[in-house]
Amino acid sequence: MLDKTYDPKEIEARLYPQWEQSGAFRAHPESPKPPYCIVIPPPNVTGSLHMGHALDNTLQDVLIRWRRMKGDDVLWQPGTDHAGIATQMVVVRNLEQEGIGLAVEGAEKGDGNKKLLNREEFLAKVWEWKAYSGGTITRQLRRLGASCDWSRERFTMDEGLSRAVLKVFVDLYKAGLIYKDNRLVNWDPKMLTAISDLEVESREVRGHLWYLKYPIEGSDEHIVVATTRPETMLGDTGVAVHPDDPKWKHLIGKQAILPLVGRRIPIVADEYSDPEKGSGAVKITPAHDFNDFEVGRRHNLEAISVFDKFARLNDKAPEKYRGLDRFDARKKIVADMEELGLVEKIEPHTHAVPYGDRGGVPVEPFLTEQWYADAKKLAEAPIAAARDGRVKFVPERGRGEFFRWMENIEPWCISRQLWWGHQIPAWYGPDKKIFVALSEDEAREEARRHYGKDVALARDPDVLDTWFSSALWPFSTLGWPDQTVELEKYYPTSVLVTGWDILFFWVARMMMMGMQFMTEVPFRTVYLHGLVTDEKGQKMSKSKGNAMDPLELIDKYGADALRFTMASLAANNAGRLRLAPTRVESSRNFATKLWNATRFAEMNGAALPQGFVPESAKLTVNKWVLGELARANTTVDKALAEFRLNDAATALYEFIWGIVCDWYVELSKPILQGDDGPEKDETRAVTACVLRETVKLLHPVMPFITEELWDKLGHRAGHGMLIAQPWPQPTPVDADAEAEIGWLVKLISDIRSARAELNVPGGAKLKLLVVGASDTTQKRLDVHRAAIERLSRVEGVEAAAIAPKAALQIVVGEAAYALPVGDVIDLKAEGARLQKEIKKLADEVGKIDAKLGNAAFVSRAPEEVVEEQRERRTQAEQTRARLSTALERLGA
RNA sequence: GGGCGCGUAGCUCAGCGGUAGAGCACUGUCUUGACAUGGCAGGGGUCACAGGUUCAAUCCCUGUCGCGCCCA
Repeated sequence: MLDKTYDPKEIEARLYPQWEQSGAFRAHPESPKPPYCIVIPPPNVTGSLHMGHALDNTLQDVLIRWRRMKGDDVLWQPGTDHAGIATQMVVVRNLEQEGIGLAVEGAEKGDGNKKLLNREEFLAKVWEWKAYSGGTITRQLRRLGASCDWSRERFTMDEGLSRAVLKVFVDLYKAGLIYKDNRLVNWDPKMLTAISDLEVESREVRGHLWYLKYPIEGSDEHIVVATTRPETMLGDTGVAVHPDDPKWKHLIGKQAILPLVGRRIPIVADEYSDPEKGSGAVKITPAHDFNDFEVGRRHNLEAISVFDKFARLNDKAPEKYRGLDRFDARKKIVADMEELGLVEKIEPHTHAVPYGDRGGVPVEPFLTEQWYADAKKLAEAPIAAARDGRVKFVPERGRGEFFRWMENIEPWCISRQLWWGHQIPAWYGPDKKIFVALSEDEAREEARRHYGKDVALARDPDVLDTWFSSALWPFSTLGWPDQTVELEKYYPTSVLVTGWDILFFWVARMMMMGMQFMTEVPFRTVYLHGLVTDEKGQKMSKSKGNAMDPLELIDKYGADALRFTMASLAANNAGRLRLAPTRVESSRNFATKLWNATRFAEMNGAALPQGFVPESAKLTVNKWVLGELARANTTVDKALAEFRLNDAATALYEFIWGIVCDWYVELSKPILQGDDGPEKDETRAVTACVLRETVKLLHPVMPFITEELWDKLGHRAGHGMLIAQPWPQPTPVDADAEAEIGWLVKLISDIRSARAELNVPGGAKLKLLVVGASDTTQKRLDVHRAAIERLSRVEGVEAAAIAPKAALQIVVGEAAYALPVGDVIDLKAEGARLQKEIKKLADEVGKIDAKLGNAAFVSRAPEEVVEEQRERRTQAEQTRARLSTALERLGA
């Protein structure tokens, strides 16, 4: 006997290892079954599961489990990435607490007593940390129920994937698609590394707009520039004004004298300046601003970098400012300018400041030499593939976003000044000549050929952007550069499931690398979902304190409840998925409901006889519920095929709760609890059959409870675990049964409503008198008499020529039904109730008449629509007439 | 500033040319042998606003307002 409530904890802990040990998660590249493959978006190896992961992986697991049951050879390829900056940052922070620092340039300026680790020592610490915390996220994915093929788990830094990275780098370099360049990068002065455009987030900051006066050479005049960053003025090499700006255009071609520095800087005409903004004149600092860099390039202005890598003023700045931090320098420079009388005014000003999303400090545009991938070239094939539909986007508008990004793509800075990551396979000769090779030996060999002798080579100290290795994920995890059977079978993968926020970061780059090295898209479909936020639509974050922990929710409500909630949420075509904790609670209640329906079945001897065929069912309720099951089956299949997981979840909920629990269980009670015989046998069999198929249909979304019920229902012994069962096929729907049960449900509901509205005590058993029933209805009343009596709390169903006076009356179809109540109820109230019903119907008839009276409607609307309106009018009018008769009887 | 999306019940959201839906919350009622993590019944909506197309608009088009995301 099942317990009264479902206890997920024990069951989840027990079932997951059984699945894993059964081999159900494993892919079978050697099998003739068609492949279905998803590569997991690799989470950070030292991270932990957050709501975004819970959503993303639930969606993947639903698809995976569904396709597995559908008979595909499924590979869900798991793994993690090394998350260069994030991981290095965590380890550095941990080390700092032990008083240990990194032996990087400038570090000695800190605490002199600090122990400093060299690169090798530090990397040993990172691997230690990885060994310590690296299993967390994969353990958490298991808690969620993720059915990945763990035997194939990969890590971006493991041997095979590192080999792929090397080969890709070398090949792209040799193809001219990777090169070194000196240009502005986003520099994180805290992490001391370049980061990509995408790792920069702009934050609204309340700052100031400083209006600075620059004297014009050989005149008393000043030009006023407005800036949010006065400290960069030390690197100014020009002032730009709009060519048509009446205020300033007379100064074009003149020279300004840069205060504090004394440099002569030209005033140039450039449409970049907006006469409406600030003073209309813009100081140009090509080495410290991306726009200024472009302006500077157009006018041949020098780029003078005045910061060092810590964003402190360097020796290009006047002596008194050297060594100052950028924000200290700002204060001092403003003060000095004020003293010189060169500050016209200061306005409060809110503007966007770029922050490094990891380091959390403002990013500095910084002129350095870095490695770049030629993204523009690499984007060509992906754009073509997206254009001709080789890759599809769900929702469709993802494609537009993809184009927008890919068609305006900038060179991709792939080098990072970090230690944790794939070190760039480039070696420098004594004259800085670059040798890019798969190994140091090869580089040495090339150098020897070049120089004609052995020379000392120095390896580039930088590592590659983590996304560089992640971009290879769809084929590197399958064994590339080796030609493996996995690669042959599973590439291109079937679908990639990820959030909108990762479209450019990752999807775009996988497309580039996939097309370049596999000459084929990495996935057929990109399924994009929104970002999980709290119920107010706020992004969840630890600092805001509004983060929901999926593990806590799993502990409290069970993994299935969380998964069901995630699936229900997934349709939102906006960018946000607001999650209220009550949603998870109601999903848990749903699990309990199914559990108890099964408990009911068990208590009533539901069992499948050998060789039972559902098509043999004779009772209407049974035929009906099997039809509803088939409908649910069809809906779920269709919804999953179209990535509308919320529709699948809704269909399952409505079927299980609204059909099975609310009606089938109730309608079958009189049979199951009545006399033994073929009717009871059939109902027991159908109940068991419906539950058996139901747990299959629900399994992809709620794997744990369904697996447990599958066992409790007795199927595991003979067929093995549910996870490996074949997916159900919908059977035909019996339309007659559907009509009949539809009628029955309406009759019972109407009686219940009338009773409740008139406050008839629940315990009062009334007689049901039927007036004007057709033969069909009479037959139906006989068949379902027990159910009607039980569910609408009546005793005795009899035909009558005319309704008695003191009675509740309802109309269903052609017949009227009277429930004599004597003096139990207020007849006035019943009169009011009937009048309300009558008015509602009369209003409807009126509305339809207005339509049908419109000649344009009748002549132009499709025939079936007009016919439908006529039909509805007839129905409403007939019911209205019968209710009027009932009302008259009441007053009689 | 540009692009995309969203404004539907108190809240969170489905729906999308022809009867306005769900979950939660709310009200009333019921501990009857599956389930109170529940049953039964009920209240609650000018589908943001203004125009247009159409026989017919919550749905399509245009504009306005509000909100969000991405890009500059």
